[in-house]
Amino acid sequence: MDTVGTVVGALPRPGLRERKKQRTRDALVRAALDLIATRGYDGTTVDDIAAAVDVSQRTFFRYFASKEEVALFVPRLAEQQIAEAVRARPRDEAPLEALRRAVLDSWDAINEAVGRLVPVELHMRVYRVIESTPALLAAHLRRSAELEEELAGIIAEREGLDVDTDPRPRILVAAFGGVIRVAERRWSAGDDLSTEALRELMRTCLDHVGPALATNWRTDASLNRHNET
Amino acid sequence: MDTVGTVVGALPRPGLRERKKQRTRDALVRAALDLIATRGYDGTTVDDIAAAVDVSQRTFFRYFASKEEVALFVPRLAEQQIAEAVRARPRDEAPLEALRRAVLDSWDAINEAVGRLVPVELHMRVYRVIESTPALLAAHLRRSAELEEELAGIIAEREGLDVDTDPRPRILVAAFGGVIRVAERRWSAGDDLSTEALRELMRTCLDHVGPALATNWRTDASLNRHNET
DNA sequence: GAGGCTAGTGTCAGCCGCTGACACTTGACA
DNA sequence: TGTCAAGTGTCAGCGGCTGACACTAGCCTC
Repeated sequence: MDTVGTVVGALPRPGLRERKKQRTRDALVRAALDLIATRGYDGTTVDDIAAAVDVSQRTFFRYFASKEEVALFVPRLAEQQIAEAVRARPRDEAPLEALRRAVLDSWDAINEAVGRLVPVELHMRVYRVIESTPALLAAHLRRSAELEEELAGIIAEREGLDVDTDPRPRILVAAFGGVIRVAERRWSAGDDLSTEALRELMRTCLDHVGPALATNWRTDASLNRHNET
Repeated sequence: MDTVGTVVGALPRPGLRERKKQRTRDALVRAALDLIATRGYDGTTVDDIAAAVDVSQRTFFRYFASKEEVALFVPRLAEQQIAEAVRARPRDEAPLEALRRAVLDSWDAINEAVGRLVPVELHMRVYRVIESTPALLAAHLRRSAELEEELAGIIAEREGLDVDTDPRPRILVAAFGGVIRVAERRWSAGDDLSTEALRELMRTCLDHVGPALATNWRTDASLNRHNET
């Protein structure tokens, strides 16, 4: 049971073997995103990816449960960062404000974390593929749903609520998640693929959350300035 | 170009051949849902479904593009009904109210349409499988996203807005869709699997949309009555 | 009612994603 | 240095899905 003792911790030194594994994993991600960005998702086989890193297909599947998982590796990174950022928000903030600031404030950290793995520009191109490939989009939405579940838990805990009896945390997070996806879609469909453009889109969309739910838009002049093409 | 003349219309008489096709399609759906409900999604192969209806696997794929498509056939029916119901709402209704009433009011129509195809109770059991099967849930979420896209278009048109420049229709629909999904999840996780229970859950959740986005829950006593276990 | 036309079907072969089993190599650690 | 386990490659195989081609059966005309 306890073969511990020599194992001091995970952080100090990754171990020679461990580093090799990490390199293989990174190489697989990079190769996969590269291929997917140029040949599309369906045009890229797992064999292609494995061959590009010179490992067997079997090995690929020991690192990633599915082809989708590599393709969505970067978004997954971002999700983790966001969840962490929400957890770190001061507890006296209103829930929606906490979510909003978590996303906008952790932007640089996300970009940096992503950039350590792959060129951000590459990720941008992959993102378009994700949005335009049904199977990938589906997987992405499911992962987003899981993130929402986690966020709902965090929010509920902050507010001292039971996430299973009070629907509000989940509802709030669902609305929030929906808005994020709208921003993602608009961004991936537009011309400016910079991360800054996406950040601004998210900011704008989040600013519309309240007003968009207002009872009557037609008599609400306060928002129409966003409408001048 | 015009071999018409004898073909009066599509409605009058479906044609002998056409009816056979319809029967095969229905039989495939029923067999699929039956198998999926009892053996689970992954435990059901396309060969099983095809064999149950005594057609070849190849024929199955001529009716449905994928195994997911049969499994999600009923939800797809419901989505179509909802989109139609939203289109039929009076244009002087506020957007959120139109969505809300479309869902709640078309409930019986949906149930009837579903019931014509499969026992509603069977659909209920399949729904649980959908929620608990990652691949199916992913596909379901993607379809929901497509419905949201359609609804956003309808809302934008009602309000005389351009769906590509004004983010509000999409945001509203995204929030709405998120709430619907919360209701679905709560329902499929609970004990009462009746359609009436789901309808009530949706009503309750929709009633929470506004308040859930309020700035501060902790000082908002008006909602806490939902909290007594 | 015989014939031709075409929509619909079955069969077959094959790709791709993914998995279990087993043998081999190579880093870790005594 | 030798032992052990972690990591990898190979192989065989299943299930989803598709293209090609031949066959059957409903439809329409004459």
